[in-house]
Amino acid sequence: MSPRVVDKNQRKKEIALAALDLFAQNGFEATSISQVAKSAGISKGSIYLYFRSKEDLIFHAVGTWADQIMEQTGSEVPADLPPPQRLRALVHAMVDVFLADERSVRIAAAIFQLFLTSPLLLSQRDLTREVFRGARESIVDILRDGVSQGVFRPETAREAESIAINLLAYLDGIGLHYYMSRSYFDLMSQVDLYLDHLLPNLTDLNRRPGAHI
Amino acid sequence: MSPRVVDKNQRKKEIALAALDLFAQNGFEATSISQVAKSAGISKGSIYLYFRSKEDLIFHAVGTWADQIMEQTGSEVPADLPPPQRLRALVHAMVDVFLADERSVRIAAAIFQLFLTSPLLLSQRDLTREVFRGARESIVDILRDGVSQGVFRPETAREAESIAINLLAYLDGIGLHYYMSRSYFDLMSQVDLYLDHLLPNLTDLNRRPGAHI
DNA sequence: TAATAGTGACTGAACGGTCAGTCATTATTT
DNA sequence: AAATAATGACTGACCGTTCAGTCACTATTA
Repeated sequence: MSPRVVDKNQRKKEIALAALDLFAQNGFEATSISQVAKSAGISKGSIYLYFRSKEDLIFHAVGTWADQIMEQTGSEVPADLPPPQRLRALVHAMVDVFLADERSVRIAAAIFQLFLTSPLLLSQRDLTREVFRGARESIVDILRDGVSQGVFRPETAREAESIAINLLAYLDGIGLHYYMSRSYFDLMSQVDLYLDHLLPNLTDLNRRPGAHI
Repeated sequence: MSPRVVDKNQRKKEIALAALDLFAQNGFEATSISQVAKSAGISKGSIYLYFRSKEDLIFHAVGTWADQIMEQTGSEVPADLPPPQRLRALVHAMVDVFLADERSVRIAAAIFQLFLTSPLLLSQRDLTREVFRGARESIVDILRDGVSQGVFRPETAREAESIAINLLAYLDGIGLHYYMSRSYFDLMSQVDLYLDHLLPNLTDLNRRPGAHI
């Protein structure tokens, strides 16, 4: 006995994607439910048939965005490259998928601010944490693989987590700066510069460990 | 026939500082003029005796913040250290002054978002650009100094700007990640890790230039 | 000294607008 | 007819901003 039937999940996703565009353009706060409704081609009230609140909508939108990012990045890295090249390929893929898309950087910036201004909201859900964890594990895997293949210095295995954290933080930072100052520098060149400074330290098997300056 | 006189500039600064705290806690949009007035111990209407608009208040608050940061950082680096150590000292000072103060990172995040969502607002004023420019020039100076002293590879002079951009972007990224994931990693250790990867490349005078992997 | 006039700092009520969220109603299906 | 989907006018709260009026203080006058 069911009358008109719509695919609730599909509809939810459609609304979330429409919302995501607006969030990317204007941020979470400056985007109104009315705008989302108009952009999704439905009424304001209908939004509340699919989402309990604006907050709920935000989480859902960020979630679908995170899924997309993860999916795209993972499928772009050839698995048969030597570890150093594979690390560079992974980073390039991340830049292509994530940083080269202005929308993603804007969303990331909005998430950052949401994290900083109302941490409780986001800490309970593990959306963004999942994205970072996934990316971090990919990097750590490559580093460990390189050590066991004898390409990377043994110390690299111990430092793998830290190196991954460092790299991901750098990517976020350079992405933000890139979109803040536009044509001021070449994004991929900067990323390569980072890798050019990192990789020799990992591959130089004879370097004395802990040679701090 | 002169009534009570207050130092307008002083009062402006007081209000701006009160606003800054709220901006850091809640972001620009989520902070209302009423809150600022209450926090500054004056009435809502008085705010508009000192600032033309909320936007004007934001710029003034960010400005005073930027001045503080620049001032503090500059006065913490000994000028007589050798370039590698001086670079590390400068970065440490930046972390101490800027990143170790959660408030600063929150303000920076709010500025980032303002930049990304309404670039026109900020592009006309050069407040934050000034901060970055100042920091960038300090780094470039040290790098060039190191080259002329024969401590850094000659190529470093050519790459100085890029290296500075890279470093500053990294610092912002690691700062954001740090406050997003709190006790997950040690901030200064990560910063040192970055420098440990960077400095050997600058000081290794025998390394073949452009040895990409 | 005491009264008063003059002044700018300050106030808080009020305004036009926008917002997230609600709900009585209508449309569409079985 | 019954059940569900969808609507959009509506609400109350809050926003940035304004402004007529008040108040504390000082210089002048008597």
